[in-house]
Amino acid sequence: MNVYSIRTVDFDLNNTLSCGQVFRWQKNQWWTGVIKGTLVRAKQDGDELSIDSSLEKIVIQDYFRLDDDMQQIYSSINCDVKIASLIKNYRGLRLIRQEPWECLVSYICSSNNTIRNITNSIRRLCECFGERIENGYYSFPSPEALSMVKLCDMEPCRMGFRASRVIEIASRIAQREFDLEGIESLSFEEGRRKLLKINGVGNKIADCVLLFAFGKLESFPVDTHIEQIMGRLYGEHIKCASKNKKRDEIAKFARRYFGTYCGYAQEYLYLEDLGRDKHKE
DNA sequence: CTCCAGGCTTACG
DNA sequence: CGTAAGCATGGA
Repeated sequence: MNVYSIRTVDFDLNNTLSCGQVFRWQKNQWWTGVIKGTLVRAKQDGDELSIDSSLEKIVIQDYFRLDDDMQQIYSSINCDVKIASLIKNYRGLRLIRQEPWECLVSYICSSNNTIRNITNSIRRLCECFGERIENGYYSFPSPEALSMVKLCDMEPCRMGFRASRVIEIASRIAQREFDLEGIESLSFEEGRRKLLKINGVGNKIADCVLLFAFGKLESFPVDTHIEQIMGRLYGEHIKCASKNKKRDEIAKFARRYFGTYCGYAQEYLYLEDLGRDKHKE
């Protein structure tokens, strides 16, 4: 038991953890998750964030991006009444600074998949190949661990055609053939170019990793949901390009329209659609 | 049964 | 160049 509290401004734990950017947090009395192989429990009362973990406070602050100046970010992306309404409804939603490897694997699994299936696959991946922490929680398996896994032993994770892609990049990273962490220091465009070399990573997944793991806030991942939302809200601004090019056009428009923090705008737009459908448990 | 889900790769014009 | 089928799996 190692509880401490953090005073926060413009932070909402529930919005942050239930908006679909992370797949491993669960809510009971406390939110429970794993950061850097360490169990973390979190809950919020007003502006007070309570943490139960052996991790240092600075690690938690970094993970939840508590140093982001939301006033500045809000005023930067607040371009019209539509986005203003989303900011009002979901105020305090933060991007999370995910660990790159877990983020990459999670989003490789997201390809042509449902959030429910992704969550189940990632949980089973940790149960099968991660290290046990305590009462049913596991660390996320390292590239080294997953590089040793035979494809047929991955079958219980039910990842389908994505399993071989995960093993492939795990091996490349384990053998120092691919430097994932090094992308941190690259620009958005350079990092994107590098991520696109990974088998199973295209524009959308690269943009997710750049935004969620490497904090490139100018990234604007366009998936089927964002495509629909942007069509509804900003269709008149977007050229009717061919099916494949359309998502590029949307991302380009968003960067121009919302500016350098458009990644934050993307998160608020995405939560809008979660509320409309029945994705939530 | 068919269609689709936080797409990507490959094959074919 | 551009477009379209194929991919594992599970739920509606």
